[in-house]
Amino acid sequence: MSRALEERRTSLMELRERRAHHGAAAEIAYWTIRDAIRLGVIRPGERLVEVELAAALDMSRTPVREALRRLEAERLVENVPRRGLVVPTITIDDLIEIYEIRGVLEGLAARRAAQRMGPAEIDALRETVERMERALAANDLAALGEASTQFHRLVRSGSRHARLPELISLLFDSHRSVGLHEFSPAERAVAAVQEHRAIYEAIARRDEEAAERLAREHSQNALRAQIIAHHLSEGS
Amino acid sequence: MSRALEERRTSLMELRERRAHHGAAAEIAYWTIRDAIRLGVIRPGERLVEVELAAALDMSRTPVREALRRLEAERLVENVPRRGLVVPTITIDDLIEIYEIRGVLEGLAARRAAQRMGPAEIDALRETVERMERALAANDLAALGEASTQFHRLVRSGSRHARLPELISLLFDSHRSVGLHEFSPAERAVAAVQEHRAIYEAIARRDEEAAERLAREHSQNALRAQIIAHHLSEGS
DNA sequence: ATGCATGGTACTGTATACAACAGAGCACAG
DNA sequence: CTGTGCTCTGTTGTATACAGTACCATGCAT
Repeated sequence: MSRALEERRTSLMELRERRAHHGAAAEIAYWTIRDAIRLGVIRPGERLVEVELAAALDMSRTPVREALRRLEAERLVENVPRRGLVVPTITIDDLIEIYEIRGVLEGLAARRAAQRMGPAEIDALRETVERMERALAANDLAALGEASTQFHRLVRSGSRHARLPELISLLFDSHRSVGLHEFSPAERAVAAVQEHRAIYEAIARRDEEAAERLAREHSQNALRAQIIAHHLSEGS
Repeated sequence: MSRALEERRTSLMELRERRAHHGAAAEIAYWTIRDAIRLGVIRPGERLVEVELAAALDMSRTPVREALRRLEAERLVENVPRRGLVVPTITIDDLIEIYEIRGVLEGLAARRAAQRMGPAEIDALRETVERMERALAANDLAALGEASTQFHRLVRSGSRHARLPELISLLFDSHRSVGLHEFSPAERAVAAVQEHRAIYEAIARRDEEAAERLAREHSQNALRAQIIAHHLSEGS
């Protein structure tokens, strides 16, 4: 038992190092625990005990509590009545909900981006699509994922919304398995890249309607890939 | 100075009483401060000082801090670098953003409600619309607002989403002035009631497309009324 | 008068101590 | 053997003490 705790302690300390954090202990606690959940160091269903975390992070309970309250507000951890704080387990229904909401939000972002992006931003978007296409040709899934993330970031930032990007991240980061397997079967990767290009083209020709519709469909398609992957991983 | 503090103290204590809160001090702090912001007891721009609030609520700083972190995560208060926690002031652009996002979310809720609501729920929705119509005829704005809130609550709950209602409230409750003046010029009240009926009818005939479109348009129209009111109140 | 240093003050951030409570194991009675 | 209650322990909730920091005002020098 103490062995497992010791392991977690070193894991958390490593995460803590990885990010070059500015002094505040509460901030360190927040990002470290957050990373630990997203990277699976702390797994769904596991309990989060304040003293343990505090010991692992080498600080008192106070900043840990603060971090936990924040994570709770963001639904990254859940306070189950007589069990304390746990990392929530995700269901297929949760995935469907998340992608559905994400779809309308990304749709809105794409619409606004089509209206508001400047020529330089549209250029950057095109380059990102081309980067995706090259990554696909090279069969480099890591680069593909990164370019895709970049693409969505550009669109969201092009929407000129303050809240929208934040809200989308809130959903997207709400559980470890969201966003995994985005390009998992090879045909999905091909389709996904085509979808990104289509969204880019709609934005480039200032076609709000199409941009919104395509972004929304893209989210639905990503959901389908996700569900298949989820089924497979559950079934194993 | 101490006079003003004393006044705030009694205001907060009154709010605290009003809600019959379950023991937890942090919970009490959260809801009381939240109410205080939404009701304007604490106004936009005002600073929130931990010791003051703790004194006013008759508890230590610890639960107050916890409540503040939660409110911060929900963007009800903002941590301005060298000024501490303040209640954010809302701009017209903020209003536009909020209503825009709210529009797509309510649109999604209405679409799902059209698919998923049971006959009993649709009946309840019809009754609520009729209640709105009676309130409008009687020129009872309070009843109108209440029925409208109920209408939206029914739709969101009928969407069978766990996250959607929560997310919408998050936006809606994000600032005091959001949702104010929903029915302020009389012609807006008339139009709003008609819009609610149209949404109800779309849901009743299971027309997802129309339900989504109408809900979204409804949000846009509410925004316009809101902006006019905002202008007037700023201009005074 | 203006710029700069220096103390004081008003906060926030963190640690620690203590209280309350719920759950697990154990003893004891039936 | 089983059920009931009791202590002991693990964990959270709250209070308080202490440290550090940034702002402000006052005084001094130029």
